[in-house]
Amino acid sequence: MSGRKARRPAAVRPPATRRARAERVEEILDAARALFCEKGYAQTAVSEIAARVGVVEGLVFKYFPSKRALLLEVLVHWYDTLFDDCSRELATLATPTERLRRVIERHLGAIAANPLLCRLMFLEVRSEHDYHGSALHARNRRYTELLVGVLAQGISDGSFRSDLPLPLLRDLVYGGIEHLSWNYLCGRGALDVDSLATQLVSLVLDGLRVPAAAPPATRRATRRPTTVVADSGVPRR
Amino acid sequence: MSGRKARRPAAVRPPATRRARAERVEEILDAARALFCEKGYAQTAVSEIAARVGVVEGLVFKYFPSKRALLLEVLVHWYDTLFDDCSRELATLATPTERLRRVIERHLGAIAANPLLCRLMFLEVRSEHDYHGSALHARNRRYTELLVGVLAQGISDGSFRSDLPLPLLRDLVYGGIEHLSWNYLCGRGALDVDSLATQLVSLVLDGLRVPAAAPPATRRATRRPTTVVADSGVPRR
DNA sequence: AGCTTAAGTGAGTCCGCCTCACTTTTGTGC
DNA sequence: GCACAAAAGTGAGGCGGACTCACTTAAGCT
Repeated sequence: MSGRKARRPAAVRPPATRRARAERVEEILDAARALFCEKGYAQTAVSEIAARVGVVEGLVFKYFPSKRALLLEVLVHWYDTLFDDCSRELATLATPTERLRRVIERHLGAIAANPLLCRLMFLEVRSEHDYHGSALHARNRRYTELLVGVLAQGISDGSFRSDLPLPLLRDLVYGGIEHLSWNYLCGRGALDVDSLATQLVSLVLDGLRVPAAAPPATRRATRRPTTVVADSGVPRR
Repeated sequence: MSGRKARRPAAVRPPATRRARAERVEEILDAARALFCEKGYAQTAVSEIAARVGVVEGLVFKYFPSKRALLLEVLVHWYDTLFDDCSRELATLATPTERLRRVIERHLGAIAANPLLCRLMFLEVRSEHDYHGSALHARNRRYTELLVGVLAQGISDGSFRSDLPLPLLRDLVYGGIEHLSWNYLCGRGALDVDSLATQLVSLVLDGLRVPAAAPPATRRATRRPTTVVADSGVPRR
């Protein structure tokens, strides 16, 4: 008997060293994050996550109700740090223009720094119905509200035009950035954060900025016959 | 034996009526499209698709190598009609501004008309590695090139500024629209195609337009604060 | 009518998420 | 120290869904 026990046949995994719940949860989250990034969500089996931690598959389900809950939790952690970093930086800047530039730059930077997590967020998470109303959804909203806040400040202090709904602007920026970085997220090509940020800001601002120099008296009255609205599109049909 | 065959016990499905390959493929595609839209891709079992067609599960795999190939094929069909419609309409319009407005409006219209297929496209398809280089990818590129062509025309005839890369503009528009319609795609809220198109065009154009009348030196500086659609009844949120 | 070809079948295999009854360890009160 | 409750950990197995394959059967051709 002592012989059997002593040489511990290689095929049989020794039972995991016992950990406190919080520690195990942390370990599992780390392993899950790593594997999801390496192979993608669908391609990662829960049994692999468990194996990397050194426990048995069933234990993972004692701490997380489902594989998907594990994914959401991984991303919640990430969003928390993202939000903290970004809002801390914003606090150091004054003008809406600077702040706009910084939000865009930081967002691109986050993508560049963590493309695999972004991929998970963009691709796997929002697809399912359980996202809306989840804790992760709340974090995402809190994060994107940083941009909305900047825009609102710019509007209220007169630097930005006020006739476009904030959600439209928010969606254009975040959606545009997402599309822009698509190839990068899929492992093709690079992401030039700086020049992209410059170009984006230029495009958005030239649609937003109210040039201070314009004489107020002529603001509306002398509007060009370039028929801004008519031409650009009041729907004919 | 005639007795056994005649009363055909209800539990046993009679063998499917024989069809030509092309017909069956069509039937399967239709059923798959319907079910994917109803329940989502992951939630639809191939056996359900087969059942709706009235054949056995294995047959589906005789015509499509995998469930996913079936999904891609469904979307290829759809993109083909989308492209045809859109390019036909564009041919009737002359100025870049009109055409830009129309492309955006049509794209929003496509989303409004077929939110469930769009959802599939946005959510399920692009996530996996097999998309890049697929037939569907080619259709998608062909479709989005419609916008790029419009922009290029505008740049070459001097209506649009030329210092921003076309892909950036393309991604901003399509990515922005995608984000904008997110709630709608998830079955929440409505999609006001017309006013959204107007707002988008206004935002994009005010970043694009090179005011014809202004002297080159002061080109952008003297641009008017035109609050373009300020009073056009656009929802203010 | 025979023969070839392709449509169609259904019984399986494999794999991954998740469950559960059970064992082992830890720490706490006595 | 020791009994005992609570929590960590186990592993066998259910279940469902994607995919396979050897086989049967109908249709068209000569």
